[in-house]
Amino acid sequence: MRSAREAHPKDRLLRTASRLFYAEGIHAVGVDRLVSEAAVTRATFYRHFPGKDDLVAAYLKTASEAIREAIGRAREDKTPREALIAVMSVIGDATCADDFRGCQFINAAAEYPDSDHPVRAVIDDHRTWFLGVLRDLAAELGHPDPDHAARVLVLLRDGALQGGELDDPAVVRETLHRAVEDLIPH
Amino acid sequence: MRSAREAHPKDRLLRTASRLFYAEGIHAVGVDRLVSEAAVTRATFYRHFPGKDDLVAAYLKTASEAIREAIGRAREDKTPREALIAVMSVIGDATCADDFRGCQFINAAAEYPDSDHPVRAVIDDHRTWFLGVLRDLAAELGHPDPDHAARVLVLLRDGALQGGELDDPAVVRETLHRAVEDLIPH
DNA sequence: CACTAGAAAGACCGATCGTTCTCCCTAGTG
DNA sequence: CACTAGGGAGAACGATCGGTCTTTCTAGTG
Repeated sequence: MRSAREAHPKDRLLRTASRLFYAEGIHAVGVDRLVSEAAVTRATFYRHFPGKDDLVAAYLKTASEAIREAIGRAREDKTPREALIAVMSVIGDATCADDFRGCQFINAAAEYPDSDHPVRAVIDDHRTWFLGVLRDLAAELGHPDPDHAARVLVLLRDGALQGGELDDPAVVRETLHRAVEDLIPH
Repeated sequence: MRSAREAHPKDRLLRTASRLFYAEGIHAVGVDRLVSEAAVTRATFYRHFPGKDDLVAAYLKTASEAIREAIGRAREDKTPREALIAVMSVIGDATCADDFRGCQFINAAAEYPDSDHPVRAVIDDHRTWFLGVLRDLAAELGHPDPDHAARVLVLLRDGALQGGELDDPAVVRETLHRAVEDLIPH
């Protein structure tokens, strides 16, 4: 029986891809490197994924699911105001993580300029979902214009995730926190 | 004599590189493609640039200079408040351009994960300059915390440039405009 | 005029890209 | 036991990667 630590080849591929794509970029990581670090053969790779782009899409879908869970947990047992601050704090905290390298979706979009590409669809899904979360929270806490508030929060989110990589993450987190508190009614 | 329209090979290379790198991504455009579209030979390429990365750096420096000029013009003959709104409008308007494909520097950073890379230095320079512009304007306009205000404006800038590519540019421009007006004292 | 710098044209380099292939072996199922 | 699905190992595909080379030609300078 296969031990729990060394997962199935498909899982190892996905984990390795997530790590390498995020840390080094997508085009910069070749299939050779992927199969080598995942300890999987090329044949096995193409048995599970039709092509590299499908692995990229799977990587982003996995990232999206993880974020949805984290955001979901942050909302639990909180008033709308607390929940919104907690949700945006998830963003700010993420920028301060050791292995933070920007937003997976923004980084991926930079490497997939064609907006009709399947990878871009995964990105759009994630962004649409997050905007919806923010709009709902803004509405629940009685913001006079929840749609606008949500869109401003998305601007702050994108900016924070970018600034977390290119500027000082701790300063970015603090800036984001203050901006969020100023945005929502007291 | 060389006509004015067909510029020197170095200029043609830089123009072609700017167009292709921005539209399609940096790693996605090879040297073959560059010299072919610039109507320049490989030998000429390497006579003017030590390597592809140097052309990338030149591309970003050129973009930075163009932006500095545009921002400089937007500030002319205006009160601090008008100037700051005009500067941020340059950002919002850019997202609505036909060939808009996000922020050159953010996109490039996604493809250069190593923060010690020379290309990242060009990016850092540009960001530091823009933060300074915003800080100065916020101070001139009497904002109680110009440094914080400038950092929030940078978040909004980064978010707008990203949203302009991934979301609806017209909505992003409007959202940015309202957010800026709400941020600065009336 | 002779000289030279720079560009054109294109062959060439080893390495790597994403992808497909064959062959063999082993673990799980009936 | 026999059978099979799936993984390991690795060769091979054409294409492209960034970069170097030689050769020829032309425009500008003295």
